[in-house]
Amino acid sequence: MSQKGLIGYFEKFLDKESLFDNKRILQANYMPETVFHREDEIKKIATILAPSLKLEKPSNLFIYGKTGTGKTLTIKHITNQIAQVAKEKDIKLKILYINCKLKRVADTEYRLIAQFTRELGKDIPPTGLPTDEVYKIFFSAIDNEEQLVILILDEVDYLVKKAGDELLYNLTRINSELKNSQISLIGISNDLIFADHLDPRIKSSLSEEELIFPPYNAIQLQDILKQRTDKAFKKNVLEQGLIEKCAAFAAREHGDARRALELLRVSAEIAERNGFSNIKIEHLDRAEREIEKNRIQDIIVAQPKQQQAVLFSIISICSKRQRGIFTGEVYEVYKGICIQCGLRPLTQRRVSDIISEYDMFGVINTNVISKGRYGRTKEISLAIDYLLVPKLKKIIEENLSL
DNA sequence: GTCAATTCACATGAAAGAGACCACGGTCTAGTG
DNA sequence: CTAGACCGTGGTCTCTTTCATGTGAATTGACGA
Repeated sequence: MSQKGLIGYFEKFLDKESLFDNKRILQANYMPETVFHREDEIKKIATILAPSLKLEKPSNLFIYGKTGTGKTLTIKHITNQIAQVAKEKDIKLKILYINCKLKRVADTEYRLIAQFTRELGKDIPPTGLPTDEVYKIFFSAIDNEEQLVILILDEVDYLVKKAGDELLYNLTRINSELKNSQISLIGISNDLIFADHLDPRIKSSLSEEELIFPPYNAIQLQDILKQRTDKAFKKNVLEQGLIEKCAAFAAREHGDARRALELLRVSAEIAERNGFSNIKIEHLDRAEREIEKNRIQDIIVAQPKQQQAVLFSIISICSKRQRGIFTGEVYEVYKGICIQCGLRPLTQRRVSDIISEYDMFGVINTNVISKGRYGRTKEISLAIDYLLVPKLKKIIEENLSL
């Protein structure tokens, strides 16, 4: 495209009628006014949290549910309203929300406490201070006046996996040392069996109340999609049956509303890019593939070289043979690759962890199997579309300059 | 043939080290009036 | 005299290694029928 052509393209782009009315509505962080199909949960949480308005400490609450079941949305919805009431009536109630999964923000004990303290208006350096010093500052920030603080820890499972459960223990105990104020904890977790690994003392005090968010079914997803699409898109741009299919797609994968919305947004973008005036079901199919491709590519490109080398060995073996790939084999091939591209090979212990990380990302599937006399190992298989493999291989080859 | 013991090839956990990054306080240095 | 540069100390964080322990079924071998 020549320079002039580029300008023409942009001008044409501006003139072109967009399918979207308000794209933001389809984004994950958009807060709709009403939360669909969570009436029971809302009621229950509201009952639990209501005493906070009288400055009585509400029970600690633990919420479970898979991704895209509306946990965060619901909690934010409720706490926004409580905060509003508290503000109107001048009640000393503070609600602090943190997503523990945010890298370099709240994924360690220090950072989490530092982040909370910052939200209370104190300045904390990103590093350099002893952790107990940060605790002290946090402490005094809370205890300097009579108030109630509700701490919401979204995706705590992630935090505990990384930083251990000591932090939760400290938080649950903090109340006994506060003189003027009190804190209440709300934990949100994607992992249903996460609490089983917790220290029983922590578990009992953290989950005084428990709530499980079930996945949405296809009908409920349709409602949610309709609610959003009405505002997000111009009229009549959705082909008949599109929402139903989209909901069915997402319902098949544990009722993930976030995914359904993303699917819809990407199909719209594809339709728009190709100059269609409405979104067809074929766009939905393409969107599904595109999302998957981008997700995997993003993961891989973001990995350091060592990790890429490990994945490369897995892919290489997989493309030769479909079944029965084991850690030992991967390690041998990986060592060869390291020599080829001048990396220092890591230990097998570490490689084993890297393989598990890829499993978590969903790039590969692993299964610990025992081959009896012939030991115990992970059986590894690729979890990505085979059509994608050659492209990924090429990307990694370039990155590693093989 | 039966059954317990053995064995393999890792998985999984815990601890600790290396190196990067950062804050803080003290000291030095150069610029200013 | 003071602002800024510089340095040492002590802290966190991430990635990694080292050491230790766990695991589950195929295989082995003793045993009895």
